[in-house]
Amino acid sequence: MNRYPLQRHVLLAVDCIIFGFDGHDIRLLLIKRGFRPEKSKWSLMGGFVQQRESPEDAAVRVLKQLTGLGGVYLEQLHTFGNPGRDPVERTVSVAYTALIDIHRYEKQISDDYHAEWFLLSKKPKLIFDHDNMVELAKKQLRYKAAFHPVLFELLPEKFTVPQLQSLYESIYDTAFDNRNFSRKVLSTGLLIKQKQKDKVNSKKGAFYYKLDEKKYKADFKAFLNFVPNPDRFVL
Amino acid sequence: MNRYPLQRHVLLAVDCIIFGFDGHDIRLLLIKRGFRPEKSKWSLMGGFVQQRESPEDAAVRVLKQLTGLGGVYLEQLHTFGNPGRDPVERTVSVAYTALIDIHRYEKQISDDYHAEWFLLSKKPKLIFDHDNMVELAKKQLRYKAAFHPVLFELLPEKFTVPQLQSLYESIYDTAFDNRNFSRKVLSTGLLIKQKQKDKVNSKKGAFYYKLDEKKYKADFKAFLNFVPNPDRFVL
DNA sequence: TCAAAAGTGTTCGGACTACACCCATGA
DNA sequence: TCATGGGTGTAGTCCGAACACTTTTGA
Repeated sequence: MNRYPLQRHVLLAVDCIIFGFDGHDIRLLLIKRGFRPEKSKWSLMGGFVQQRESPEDAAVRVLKQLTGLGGVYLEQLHTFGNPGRDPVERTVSVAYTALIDIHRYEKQISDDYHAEWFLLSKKPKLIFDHDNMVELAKKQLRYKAAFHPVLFELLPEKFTVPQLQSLYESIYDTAFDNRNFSRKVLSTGLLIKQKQKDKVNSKKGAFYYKLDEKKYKADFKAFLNFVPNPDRFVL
Repeated sequence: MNRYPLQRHVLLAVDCIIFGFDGHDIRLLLIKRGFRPEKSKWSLMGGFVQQRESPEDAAVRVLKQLTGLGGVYLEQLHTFGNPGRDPVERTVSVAYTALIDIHRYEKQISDDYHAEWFLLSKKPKLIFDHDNMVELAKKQLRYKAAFHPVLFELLPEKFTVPQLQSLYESIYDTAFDNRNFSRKVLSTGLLIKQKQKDKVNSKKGAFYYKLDEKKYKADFKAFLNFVPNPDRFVL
């Protein structure tokens, strides 16, 4: 069959907003763009969608290129297609949010890209409309995390409840009552207590937990309410 | 500046999932496709994104073409870009959800397209991946409507609380307690009571209400809970 | 022994549900 | 006058927020 006549074609790209958690703050993985225009300015990791590839596949590939990681949490965020967004030629970009365990990230793999983890609050200005992408991803993450257990994707296999709480606190930039928080979290039955304690952050030590993977997957869409009064944060 | 070398280009389209409410059921506006391939099969309304147009603009244009309506609620849903989704040539489609007041819709405008409002439960099979689009839009509408007052977009300027309740009931395919429902809705202060009553649906008659537009816009992102136990429906 | 973080117990208030009951009206 | 749907009142329950208090341990 023939092609559709008279229609203009565009370039199709993906960009990944990659979040990590360093134990204290949320961070964003950025690269120094390696080609023109805007060469060596800070940018999201991205790439063009290849001929036999879905945008999703492309995002997975690009993420692996940069981090060496597979099996990462990845979700389509939004498509950005304003005519002037890339000055070179019309390029439509499908943006994806990725949440990775920063500890699994191996720096050497991405040295080619001069990648760096930035504090969200101290990120540099990015090329094109990438700042908007990050802004939207932040909002959407806040929204989603208020109801669904996505943030576990940012933690290592074993973690303590206070660590989880720091993560939430850094996302919502506020402090929660630790007593209520731990009870809420544990009452979901999502966590399996380990024998060891983390003694780094306190004298008493906090028990490590692992995710109950089965329950986690089953409950992934279920509602939690680790965040009190989400109204305050999501607006 | 030159173009990016060596990159394949694709066609960019938009498709609109258009919902309406007939007073009893949710309906979906479909057209008979007017060109090949799949000519005269049922399809979502869509079109190609033009050269100086954003996908959003294209969706607005396409919607106006079909319904004659402007100022309609429109939201980007998801981008579908699997390589084989359109057999003619690679086409990436950005899907939009539209919610329109079915009463403002003027049939004659869209006669060219042989458009029809289908019951969601009785919709025909659609071309390409349009069935997936509809499925996703339905899920997302259920999700969103459980927390945010989007469904008002489907109602006429004046409506009764029982009408609103029917709308929710048809979205969630269940029955709510009318006594609790009306109290919840009214307690938001979003509705302004009118003098007249709707006497069609009952002998006693139910008061008409109008949206308090100011509050509506302010509260649009706020959380409501018209839907008891949303967990049951959103999964 | 004391400071500091982890974690348990208890109370209080608000929100949500369920349901009895009253209202208005046309047939 | 009665059937029908609209709407208010109210009691019971549950859940989350607040916070006093205990536990553990390194310095």
